[in-house]
Order: sequence, then C-alpha cells, then structure tokens
Amino acid sequence: MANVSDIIESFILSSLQDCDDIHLSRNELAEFFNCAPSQINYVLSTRFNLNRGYIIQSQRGGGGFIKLVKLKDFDDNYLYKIISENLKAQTSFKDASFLLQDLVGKEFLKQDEANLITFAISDKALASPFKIQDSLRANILKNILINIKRERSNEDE
Amino acid sequence: MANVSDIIESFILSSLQDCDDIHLSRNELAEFFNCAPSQINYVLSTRFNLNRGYIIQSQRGGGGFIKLVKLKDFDDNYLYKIISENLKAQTSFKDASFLLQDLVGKEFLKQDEANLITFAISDKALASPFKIQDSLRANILKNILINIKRERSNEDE
DNA sequence: TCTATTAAAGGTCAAAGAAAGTCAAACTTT
DNA sequence: AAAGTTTGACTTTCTTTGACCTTTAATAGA
Repeated sequence: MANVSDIIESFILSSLQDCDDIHLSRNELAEFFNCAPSQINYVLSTRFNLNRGYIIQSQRGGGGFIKLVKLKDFDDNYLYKIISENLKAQTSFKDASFLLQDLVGKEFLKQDEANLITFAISDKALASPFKIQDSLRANILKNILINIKRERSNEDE
Repeated sequence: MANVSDIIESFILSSLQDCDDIHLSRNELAEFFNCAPSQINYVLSTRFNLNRGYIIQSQRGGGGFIKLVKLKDFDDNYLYKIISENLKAQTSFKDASFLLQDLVGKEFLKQDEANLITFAISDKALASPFKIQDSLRANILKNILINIKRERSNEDE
C-alpha cells in the first residue's frame, strides 16, 4: 500500500459501507490526508468513475460539496449499453475487471464466472508480442458477454 | 553458485518460507543486492514463473510493488502436470476444446465454465494476426486454469 | 432591494516524480 | 559455441503537485 490515493480510496469506501451516497468536502479531505486538493479529484476519477459504478455530483462556492453516489439498479438493456458504450475498441484490465465486478453486483454474472473471465483477460494471459493487449481484451470480453447473453436467452425459451 | 541471481533467488525463497505471498520493492531489492533493477525482473522471470509454480502481480508508479504468489501443492497435482506438460507454448482451438472437455469429464470444471472458457479462446475472440492466436490461446488457458485451481484451494481453508 | 464585489468552494491540466517493464548488447560460464 | 547472467538506456504506468480557471454563496454598498 503506502500510496496516498489508495488510502483515500479505502477511506471513502468505508464511508460508503452502509449507505449508497455520501457528501464529501474536497478541501477538508485534502487537509486531512495532507495532499493537494486536486488529488481528491484524481482519486475520484480513477476509482469512483462510471465504469466502476459511481456517479459524482458537486457544487462549488460557499458550502460547496462533492456528492458520491453508488449505482444500484439497471434495466434489461444494460448489458448492451455496456458493450456499445463502455467496451470500446480498447479496454484496460482495470476497467474491465471493474466492469465485471459491476455485472456481478447486478447479478448478470456469478462471482465465479466473473473471476474466470478476469483470468482470461489479465495482462499475463494476454502476454502478446505486440502491444495489442487492450484491443484483444475488449474483443474477448465482448465475445464472452454476448455469448453468455445468447445462451441465457435460449434457455428462457 | 555465487552468482547474484542465485543469491537473490534464495533470498526470495527464504522470504517465502512461512507464507505464500510476499510484496517486494524492485528498487530496494536491487539496491540491497547492488545490481541493476532489471536483474530483479530477470530473476523473477527465470526462477519464479508460472511453470515453476509462481504468479507475479505488480504495480508501477508511486507506491508501486511486486507481489509474488506461491501456488500451493504445485508438484503433486494433476492440473499442474497438465499445464506444464500438455499446454505447450501453442495450442489450437481443437486441442484446447478437447482438453476442456476432458477436464469436465474429470469434474474439475463444470460444463458452464468450460463453455465460458471456450468463448474466451475462440478464434473469433482472439481476432489477431493469425500466427499468434495459438500461443495466445495457450497462455490464456494456462492462466485461467491455474487461477481457478488456486481459488478452489483457497476456498478449502 | 438590487447589484457589485469578494471569498469560498470545486475543476482542469500539465509537469514532475516514482515506481516497474522491456530489450538488446556485453559479459561469463559451461 | 551455446546458454545463462549482468548492465544500462529507454519506455510505460501510476501518483503527486501546483498554477490557474470557473462557479456560487455571502456580503457590502447604492
């Protein structure tokens, strides 16, 4: 551990443990953790972004705040939305694993399955001579998800 | 003996004596042993690779680290044997599917899981320069299987 | 009361810093 | 000669910092 961003992340996570949204003060947080205020933005944008299931709203000026909302529900088209919007031609391992975790939370995947897919798309697994890992990963992921989806809808008939 | 790589190896081995994973700092290690940082990578990739029963995860940047995980009962295990013997550097889709089906028969995998893996290693998923598909596939498969195995043995405790 | 100013937030972006990774050339050992 | 080791230059990734920007609430003056 030992890097500040991770510490801030786990602080925020623990604040979110029993509720789905919290209000933060950027300046107070920064002062508390002894870092630049913009580091709070860094943590938020790398660890609490949409792909990871969070929405951020904020207000400036006196009494300003940052509101962090953990997403819960989704509609049936969610998977396709993900595939067409989030799963761009290239996808990093981190983004991909959060997406998978999100799908577990949303009960589209079982934890076992998500783990399995995670192994399949790890950098180690994709160790390829050229730097095409991210596009490869996007492709594999797309294939898996679409095929699972298809299997499931066949079962329903 | 007496070459630096061997010394580093035995140092790491002794660190791993009572636990099955450790965090290393590449730079600190290199400084301690008075060698180039990249020599640490050399040691890791020659002595602590998958074929020898180790998994490596790392992170760059501030607070970066190298995490080294020792796989449990690597030697007396059927799956590991398969991985080091049958799963050579390159594997065709056909061979891979047979192997997977075999593992279903031996109740290492459930049919669902085998299907999922099949999607991950299909030619379509691996859409990439023709030549590297087979080696990519071997690698992905190896990673999935070893990680499943590890998960299962962790669950047993 | 209505506006203008000020202060109090939060936002953005790029540069600097801190790791680890890669690769090939040089060297050693077998 | 082949295989294994050592070294170093260069790359990539992630984090930290700071200077400058924008928005909004509070307040002061007319």
